[in-house]
Amino acid sequence: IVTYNVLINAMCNEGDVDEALSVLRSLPSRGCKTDAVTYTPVLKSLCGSERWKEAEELLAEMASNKCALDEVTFNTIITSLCQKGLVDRAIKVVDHMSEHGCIPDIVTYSSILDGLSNKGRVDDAVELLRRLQSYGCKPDSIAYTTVLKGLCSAERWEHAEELLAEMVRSDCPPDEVTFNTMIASLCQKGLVNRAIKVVEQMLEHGYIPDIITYNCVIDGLCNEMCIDDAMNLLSNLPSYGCKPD
RNA sequence: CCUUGUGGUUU
Repeated sequence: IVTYNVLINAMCNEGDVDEALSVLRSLPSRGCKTDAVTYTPVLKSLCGSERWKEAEELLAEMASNKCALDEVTFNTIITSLCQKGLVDRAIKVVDHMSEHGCIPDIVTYSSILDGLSNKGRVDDAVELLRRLQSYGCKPDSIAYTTVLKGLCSAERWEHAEELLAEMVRSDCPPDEVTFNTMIASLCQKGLVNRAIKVVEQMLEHGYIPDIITYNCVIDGLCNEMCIDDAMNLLSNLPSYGCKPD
């Protein structure tokens, strides 16, 4: 079954869900008993292409095969729903986890935070972040960064800076993704000078700006009609140890 | 820690 699970996952990652489904269908005749790992990648692919009905049928099939849903399966579905903007539906799924003996974890909540942030419901995201402790989850850098992105999208820079400062104070310090998130948002909103200050902060924290960092700044410079600066930065990338992509 | 599935950054 592990062999077939690897195969099914690979097919899903290549975009061949239907091929994966046909392998899944063939498993009983090969004497293999499917498990949650078999179904999860297929569910992820189906949800990713918004084939919700088939996903639900597959979930029903799992139930009838007495194949228990686990945390990863739930998190996969919840993440897909959030990525498709269906965060309220995702929250309902979270509420059903305990019936299956599953406890929402930091991955579950990070997905919800992302869904809320992307819907512009950043105040709800902040509130959920604050409640994580009482749900038995310790916020980590990913959870913070997700909410930070929501604040940046809403151009609530002061609040975003506060959250960043809070991360530094607490025991989940910002990482390269956190800094890149802030830099990307500032550059997108035409605040390249402010973004460059964050690049300096990034260096102070021991993180080396990477190609994503520079792509954001170059893009921001171009949008501000500073093509010469952008060209300069681009030609200096190799000297910063970065290969343009 | 040791065969497979889940969360945050640019285009």
